[in-house]
Amino acid sequence: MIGEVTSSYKAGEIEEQVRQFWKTEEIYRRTKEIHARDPDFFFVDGPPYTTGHIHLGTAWNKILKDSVLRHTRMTGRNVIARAGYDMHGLPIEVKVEQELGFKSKKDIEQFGIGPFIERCRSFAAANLAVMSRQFQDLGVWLDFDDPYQTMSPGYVEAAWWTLQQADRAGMLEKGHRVVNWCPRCATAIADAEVEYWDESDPSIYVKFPVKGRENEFLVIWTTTPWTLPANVAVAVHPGIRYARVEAEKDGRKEILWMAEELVAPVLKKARYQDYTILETADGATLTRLEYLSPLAGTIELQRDLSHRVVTADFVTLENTGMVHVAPGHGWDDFLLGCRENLPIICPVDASGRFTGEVESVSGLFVKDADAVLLGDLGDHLMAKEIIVHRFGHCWRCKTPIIFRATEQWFLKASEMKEQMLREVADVTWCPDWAGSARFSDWIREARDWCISRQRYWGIPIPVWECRSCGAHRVFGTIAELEQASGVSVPDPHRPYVDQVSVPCGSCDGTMERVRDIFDVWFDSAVASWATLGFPAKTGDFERLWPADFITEGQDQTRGWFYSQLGAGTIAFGRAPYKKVLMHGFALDAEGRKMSKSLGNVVTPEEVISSVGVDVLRLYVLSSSAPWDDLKFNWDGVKTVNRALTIFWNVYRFPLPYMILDGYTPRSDASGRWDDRTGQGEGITLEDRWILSRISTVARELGPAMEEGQLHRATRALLTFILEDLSRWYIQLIRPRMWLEGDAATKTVAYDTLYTVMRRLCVLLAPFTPHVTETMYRNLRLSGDPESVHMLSWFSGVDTEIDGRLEQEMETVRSFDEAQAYARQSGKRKLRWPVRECVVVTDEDEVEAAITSLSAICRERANAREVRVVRGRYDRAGWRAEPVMKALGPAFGKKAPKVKELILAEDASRMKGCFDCGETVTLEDDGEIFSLSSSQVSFFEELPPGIFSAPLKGGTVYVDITLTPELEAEGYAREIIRRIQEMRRRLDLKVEDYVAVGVTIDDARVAGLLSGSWEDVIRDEVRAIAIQLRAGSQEQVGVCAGLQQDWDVEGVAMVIGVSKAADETGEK
RNA sequence: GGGCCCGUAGCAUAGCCCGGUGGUGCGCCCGGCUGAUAACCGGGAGGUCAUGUGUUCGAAUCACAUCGGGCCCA
Repeated sequence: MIGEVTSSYKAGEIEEQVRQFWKTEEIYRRTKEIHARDPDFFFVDGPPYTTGHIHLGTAWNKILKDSVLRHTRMTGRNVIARAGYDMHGLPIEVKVEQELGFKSKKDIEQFGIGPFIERCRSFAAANLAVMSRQFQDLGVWLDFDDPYQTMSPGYVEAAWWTLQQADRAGMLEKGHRVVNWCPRCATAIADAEVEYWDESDPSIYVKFPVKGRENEFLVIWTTTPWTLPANVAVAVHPGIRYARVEAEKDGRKEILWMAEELVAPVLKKARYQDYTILETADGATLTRLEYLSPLAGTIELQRDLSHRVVTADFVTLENTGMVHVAPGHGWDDFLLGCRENLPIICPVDASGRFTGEVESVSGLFVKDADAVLLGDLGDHLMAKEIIVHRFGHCWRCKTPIIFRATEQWFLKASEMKEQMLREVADVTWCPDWAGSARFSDWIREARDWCISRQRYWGIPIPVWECRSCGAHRVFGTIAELEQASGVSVPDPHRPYVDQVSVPCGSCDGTMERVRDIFDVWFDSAVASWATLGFPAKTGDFERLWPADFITEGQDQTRGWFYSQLGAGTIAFGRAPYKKVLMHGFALDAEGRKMSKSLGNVVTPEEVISSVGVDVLRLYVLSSSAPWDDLKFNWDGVKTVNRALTIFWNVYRFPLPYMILDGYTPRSDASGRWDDRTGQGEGITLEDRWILSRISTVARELGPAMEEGQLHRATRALLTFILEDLSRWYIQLIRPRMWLEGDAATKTVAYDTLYTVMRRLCVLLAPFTPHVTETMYRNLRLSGDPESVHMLSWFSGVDTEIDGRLEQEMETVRSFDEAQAYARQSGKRKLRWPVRECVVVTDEDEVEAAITSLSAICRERANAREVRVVRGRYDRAGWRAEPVMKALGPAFGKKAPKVKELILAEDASRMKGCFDCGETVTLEDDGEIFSLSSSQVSFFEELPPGIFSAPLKGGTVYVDITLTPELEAEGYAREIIRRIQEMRRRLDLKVEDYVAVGVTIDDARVAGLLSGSWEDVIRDEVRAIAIQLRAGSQEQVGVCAGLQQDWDVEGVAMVIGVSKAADETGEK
C-alpha cells in the first residue's frame, strides 16, 4: 500500500536505496528478460580508455547513452548494450613507464617485455574496475558484468581476422612512408594521435649555391634546420615568377634567386642594403638548375648527392617561395620525392638522434643538432629569427613529433574514400551536419592509415614474414596460428606471439612475426563485431550487426566514427552503425576546456555528493543540446535540483490525504493498476486538463527522442512539472483534498493525480532513474512490475487530448496573473474575498474560456462573481484632460477658465458628444465656449476600489470594495490561517482536534464574526470548541496549549489553541 | 591556413531552418501565500540579439566579412 513520505527530497539516500534494490533484486537483468523477445536494438558502447577516473565529459557520455537506451527499452526493444573498455596502447605504456621510472624503450627491453606487458595488463584491469564502479554510480545500465575488453584473446582475434580480410582484399600494404614519429616513444603514431599547440622554433633563410655559377644562390626558408642534412631538392611553384637579384650587403654583391614578390621583405630581413632585379623566370623554367648543399663541407652524405630544382603545387607565395625538400622528413616532401624519383634520405634513428651518416652531429638529438648545423652553415645562413607556430606533439608524452620515413604497415584508406562517403550518407546523423558536413569533410581528406606501432602493449600485428623469400601470411585466428606453428598460444600478446614461428609455404624458410603491434585505434575499430564474439561465434553477429545506434563526442569524428567506418568498410563493405548521435564537450562556465592547470575541473563526484546523480543527469541532459558544448554551471545545477525538489513535493503532497481516506487506485484482476482514467463521476475540467497536458507532453517526447533532442524532451518534462502540475493543477485541487469524508470530486482528484504521477514516473524514468524508481515503488499496486524500468513507455492517449481546453486554460492562467496583479495594485490580499472580477474582452475565445472555467476563475480570484463584458466595463468612467496646447490658441486669455470648466464637467457626457461627432458647449456666466474633440483628451478612470490589469486578449477589473460580509470572511480567513500556523507549531497531525479561544480587541470585528463565521472557523481548523469574544484580556480561556498575540490588519487579537483529547474528538 | 559548431540581460538558455514588436529560468528588487512550508506563488527592473556591411518595406533570423570561444584538421 502507498506509504506516507515525510522527508524532503534527499537524493543521496534515495539513490543509495535504489542502487541496493537494483542489485539485490537483479532488476537490470530481469528488465532485460522482459524484453528478450522484443525486436533487437544493438548498441555499441564506445570504449573509454582505461587510464584512470572518469571526468564530467565521460559521465555525460554515459548518461546520454543510458537515457537513450532506457527509453528505447521501454518502447519495447530488446536492447543489447555491453559496456566496453579500450585497454591497450601507448597511454598505458607511458603510465607504467612513469611508475617504473623508465626513460626510453631500452629500459623496457632491459626490464623484459613479458613483465612489462603484465604491468600494463594489471594497470588496465585495475582501472576498468574503478571506472565500472563509477559508471554504475551514475545509474548507468549497461552489461558491466561482462564488458568487452580489447585485451581479451577473443577481441584480439577479431582484430586479427579483420586484418586478414584487409590482406585478402588487397587493402593491406607494407610501405616506406613518412609517418608522424614520436622520438621519445620511438614509434610511429597516427594522425589521430597528434596534438597541436604553439611552439617556438628557429625560422631561417638559407642560401644554396647554384651549381656551375659563381656567387649565385637559391634562397630557401625552413623552421627545421635539422632536416637540411636530408635535403635533396628545392621545390618551386610552376606558376610563380622568380627573380634573379643582384643584392648588396656591406659592400659585397651576390646573385640570389627567390620569388619576385618576396624579394623586398626577404632582403630587408637579411639586412641587404640594395638590390637590382636582373631577370625573372617562371618556376617551371627553373628546373634546369642544380645546386650544392651548403653543408657539403661538413657532411659527406650531402657531398655525394646531386641536388636539383623541382616544381610542386604545394609551394605558396610565402617566405621565399622556394621550399627545401627532404623526402625523408616530410609528408609532402615524400610524395614529391616518389614522383620525382628523388633519393629518400633519413639519417635519424628511432629515438630522434642522428646516425653515423652525418658525422658532424652523429648521436645528437635532432633539435639539439640545430645549433651545430646553423654554425656549419656559416655564411650560407642569410637570416635567423624565432617564430611561434602550431606544431604537432605526441598525444601521450607531449614530445614534439618529427617526420620520419620508415617501413610501416598501411590500410589503403585513401582508396576507399568514395565508398566510405556513400556509406556515411546512409547513416542517420544527429545532428545532420555532423555527418553531412563535418564527417564527410574529414573522409575526403583521408590518407592511408598507418596501423603499425613499434611498441609493446597492444594487439600484435598478425603478420608473419619469411626470412628467406619475403612472403608474408596474415593469421585470422589463434587456432589458425596454432595449427600452422604446432604450438599452443594461450596469450596472443607480445612477447609470447613473437616466439611463434611457422614454416613458410612458398619456400623452405621460416616465417617470423613482424615485431609491430596495432595502432590502438584499430582495436576499437573492430568493436562492433568483436563485442558479439565474432569471428569465433557468428550467431549474434548475423542477427544483430550492424549497430542500430552509437553516440560519442565530437572528437570521435576523426577517432572512433572514422576507425569503425574504415574497418567496417574493409571487412564487410559497409558502415558498422546505422545511427550516430554526436555530442559536445564539457567545458567550464566560461566556455574553457576543463584542465588541471586551469584549476577549473569539476568532477562528477563533486556534483553527485552535492545534489545527487539524478540532478546531475537531468542537468547535463537539459542544459544544452547534446551536440553543443556543455558549459558547466553550478547555478544551472541548483535550478534542476530545485525542480526535482518540487517534483518530490508534488509527489508526496497528496499521500497523507490518500492514506487517510484509504484511497485505492483501480486495478485489474491481476492486481495491476488499471490505466483507464475514464470520465468518472465528479471529474472536473482541471482534471481533464492535466490529463490532456500529460498526453500532449508525451506526444512531443517521441519525436524529440528520435532526433536525439534530449534537451527538448527533458525541458518539456521540467516545464510540465513546474508550470502545469505544481504551479497550477496542485493549486487548483488543494481544496478538494481537504474535503471531509467521501466526496466523488476528491476521489477523482486522487485518481487523476495518481494517474499523472504514474505516467510522469514513466516519462522521467530514462533520465532520472532513481527518484522515479522510488516514487513508483511507493505508488505501485501489488500486481504491478517491481520496477518503473520494467514498464512500457507512455506515449500519450489521443482521446484524452483536448486542445481547446488547453487553450482555454492558458487564458484562465493569464486571467489569474492579471487578477493577482490588480489585487496587488489595490493592496488587497488574496485571502480577502472580493465582490466581483470583470473581464472585458472582444474575443470569443476569452469569453468562452472565462465562462466555461468560471469556477476556477472564482476560486483563483477569491471572487464572489467573475463575469465577462463585451466592449467596455460599465463601471469605468472617463477623466477629461484639457489639451492646453490646443486651448491656448483657441481661447487665448480665457483658456485657463475653459480648463476649469472642462475639469468640472462630466467627462462621460463630453466624450459621448465627441464620439457622436458633436461639439461640446460649456457655459460660464452666460459666456459659451464650444469645444472640439482635439481640445480634450480622455483617460479611463476607475471608481475607488476598482483596479485593473491586462490579460491576454482583454482586461480584468477587480472590485476590492469591502462589504461587512466580505470583511467578516476576510477576518475569519486571517484567524483560520493563524490558528493553522499555531497547530503546526504545536506539531499536531492533520486529523487531530483542538480547542480554540480568540479574544478580539475590536467589538465591531468581533460582532462581524460571531455566529456563522465562528462555525466556519471551528470546522476549518478541526476545533471541537471555539470561544470568540471581544476584549483585550490576556487570558483566552484555553489552558494547556499555545497562546499568542497577533496583529490582524491593525486589530489586536489573542489566540489560544490546545489539543483536544482524542475521545472527545468525535463530532 | 582549412572544415564544422557556438556567441542573445550579471549567469544559463529559447527563438534562427521558414524574416514581421525578442521569450524563459537563475540571481537581484518589491509583494503575496502559509494544511507541499529549511517549500511555494505574483510583480518589477535589467538586452547595442559579438561587431560591421549587404539583401529587404522590414533582419536576432538570410548573405558576406571581422572578432571571440570550442572541436577537428593542415
